[in-house]
Amino acid sequence: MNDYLNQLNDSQREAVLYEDGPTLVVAGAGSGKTRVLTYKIAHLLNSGYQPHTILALTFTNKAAREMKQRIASVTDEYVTRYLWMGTFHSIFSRILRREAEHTDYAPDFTIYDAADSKNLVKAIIKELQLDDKTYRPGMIQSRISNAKNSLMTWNAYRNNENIRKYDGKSNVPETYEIYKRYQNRCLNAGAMDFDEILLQTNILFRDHSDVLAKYQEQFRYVLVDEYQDTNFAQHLIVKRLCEKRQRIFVVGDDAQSIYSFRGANIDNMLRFQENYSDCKIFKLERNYRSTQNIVDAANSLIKNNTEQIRKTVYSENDKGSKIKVLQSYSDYEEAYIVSSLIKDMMLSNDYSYEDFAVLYRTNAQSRILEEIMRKNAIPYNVYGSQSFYQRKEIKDIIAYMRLIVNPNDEESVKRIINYPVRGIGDTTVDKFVSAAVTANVSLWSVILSPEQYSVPINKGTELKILKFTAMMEDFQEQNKIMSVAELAMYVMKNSGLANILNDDISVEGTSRLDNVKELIKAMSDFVNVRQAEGSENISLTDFLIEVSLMTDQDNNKDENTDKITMMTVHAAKGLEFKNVIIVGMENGLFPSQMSIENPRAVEEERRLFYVAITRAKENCIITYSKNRFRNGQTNRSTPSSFLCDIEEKYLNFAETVELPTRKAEYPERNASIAAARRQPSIPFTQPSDNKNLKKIDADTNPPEKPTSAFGLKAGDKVEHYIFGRGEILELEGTGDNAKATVLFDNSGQKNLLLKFAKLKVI
DNA sequence: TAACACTTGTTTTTT
DNA sequence: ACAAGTGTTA
Repeated sequence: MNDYLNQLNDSQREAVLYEDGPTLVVAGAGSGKTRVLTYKIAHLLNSGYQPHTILALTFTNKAAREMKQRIASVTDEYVTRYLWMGTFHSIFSRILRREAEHTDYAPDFTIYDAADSKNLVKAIIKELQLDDKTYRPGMIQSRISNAKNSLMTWNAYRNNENIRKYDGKSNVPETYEIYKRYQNRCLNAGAMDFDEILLQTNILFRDHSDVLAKYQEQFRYVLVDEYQDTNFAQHLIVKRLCEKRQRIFVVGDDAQSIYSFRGANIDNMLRFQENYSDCKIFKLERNYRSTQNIVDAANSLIKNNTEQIRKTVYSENDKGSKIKVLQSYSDYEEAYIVSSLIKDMMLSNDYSYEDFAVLYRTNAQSRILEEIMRKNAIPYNVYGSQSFYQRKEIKDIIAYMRLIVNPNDEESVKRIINYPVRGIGDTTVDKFVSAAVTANVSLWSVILSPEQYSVPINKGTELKILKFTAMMEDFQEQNKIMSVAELAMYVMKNSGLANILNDDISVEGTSRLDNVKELIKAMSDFVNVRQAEGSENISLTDFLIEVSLMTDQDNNKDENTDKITMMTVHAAKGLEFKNVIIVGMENGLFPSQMSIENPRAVEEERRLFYVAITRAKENCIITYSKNRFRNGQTNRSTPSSFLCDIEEKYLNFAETVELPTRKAEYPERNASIAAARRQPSIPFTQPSDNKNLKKIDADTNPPEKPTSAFGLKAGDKVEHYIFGRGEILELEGTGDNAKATVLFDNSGQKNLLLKFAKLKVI
């Protein structure tokens, strides 16, 4: 039983055994992070912690599931059933449902996915008669998301001077109004987006100390996986829960933080010590996965980043061979090289297909690779294109199911009120929507009684509406007596969806039908599994919660067959393969064009490259092409400057490779200048949470980091690595917006963002 | 309202 | 190249 301790190395074991306070485990790539987390939980169980007192937060359902299985194999299976283990979103939506009476939402709230919330943003932009070229829905959506991740409600957003100023400069001064309406619409629809789940949890814990105390009491140990990818809202939830006992155990690798565009904040990890004063830090530095050459090459790459926790990852495996770098003339030839390489390696080394992964920066690159693999009869699985639950036919039926549980769900109403066609067109829907907005009620309320909200409709339309609402009410009745799968079939048949699918005899049509069948099977599986576990949560609501928080990662392709893997580098995080081929290693692609203006973004791209390399156990091969077809054009491309970041001794350039001009065209050099001139991407400062523990929103400006954090004042003589020496004339702004006007001896007067300028006092 | 031609914008995406 | 969205017809 206690044998598991012998399966750990010294630092792993120390981390597992240390129980006296906050613990940060800095786990290098391949250093046994999951193993430590698993055994930590097993150890807690063995030392007397009841399973339901342990809260373990992961980032994917898949990770949670796998960890549960591993714990079950070390302890008892029934014990793991009562562990609180899952993603932030699934755990806290569960808690929010349970504590619904203390929130503004009903227990059956709907979860809007990214597409739903984008549609809503789009609709609001249209209603406000704003130009959607200026107010790009995706951009507005991510601003709202960022605000929520920083725990900023629309009111705080409106009152924040920095943000308003920034929005003004970006020509989108009405963003706060969109946010306000968006928020209101979600509330009326009884729907939360992903970010709202975390925001509402924070509000719940802020305003209801008794509720917070209850969970503080229950969760005696809190563990977080992939801590480098948590955002501010998540950090604060965890911090609140651990406030009393300080039994927190987090694991992460700052070098693998690659989701900042989703709000992940690496500072959570870098500043763990400040947030948890008596914390103990363990470093796992021995890599068990890769050859020495791969680990050393990856180390030499990541050394080029400025912000990181110092650690020395090493391997005691074989030395291994150097990273091969191959050049091609076209993307077509590149794919061809990859396919023949795989064949060669299989012949000479006795590898199977499943030992290979081809990793790329963007999904768009998969197409040509697929084509060539097919031609050369190499079996493959492509991950991460369109996820099952994003498919139209699935979303349609799910929309009906969502409406049954919560008819106020505006996005679902709009999706299916005229699908299948029942003569309720856009004009009618628009009338209903604007009446709902005016009366500040849900769309459904207006649909139920149009005359009450004085919506002018003719008799014909009225009849069609009545038929629709009657149908939905029938579905709601059926939900009381049918299982989830039965109901889905009933809905398919009676809504007319089944007819549409059955009539479509095209290839795509039959595959859509298959998908729906698969969904219905997933529904009965869901019920069966839950019942086998002794769980009573088998209602439609329970299924929808599960579905809305499920992703592509959770849908395993046919993993039993021998195929190579093709996926983006993001999707490959946490996985490992004997042989990894990284393709498209070119400037503008990897690092992405979008990032090269911003040094922080370039660092993230470099971490992404680090992730890619460290997936490899035995061999890593990198390819780039001199020409690449992109966006309808063939363009010349140059090998990525990241190649220069890896020490040459770890690389093996094929003869054809023309070395990139080493260090000459370093993107950051030029980029820093550009960045200094530009505004930072988003001026959301992460509020320092000590002040915010009591009041996260308060409709005021979140506290700023003082300018002095940069340790500069007017009059200081400074040095800049491009502009040389100069004197600070003036400082303005705070936090990430802090700027300095500097008079340089040789370069004249410049206005620099301190965040990027890295001025040295002399 | 459905079918069509034309314009537009194309990173990554755990939940 | 291609998908998604917009505008124009019947």
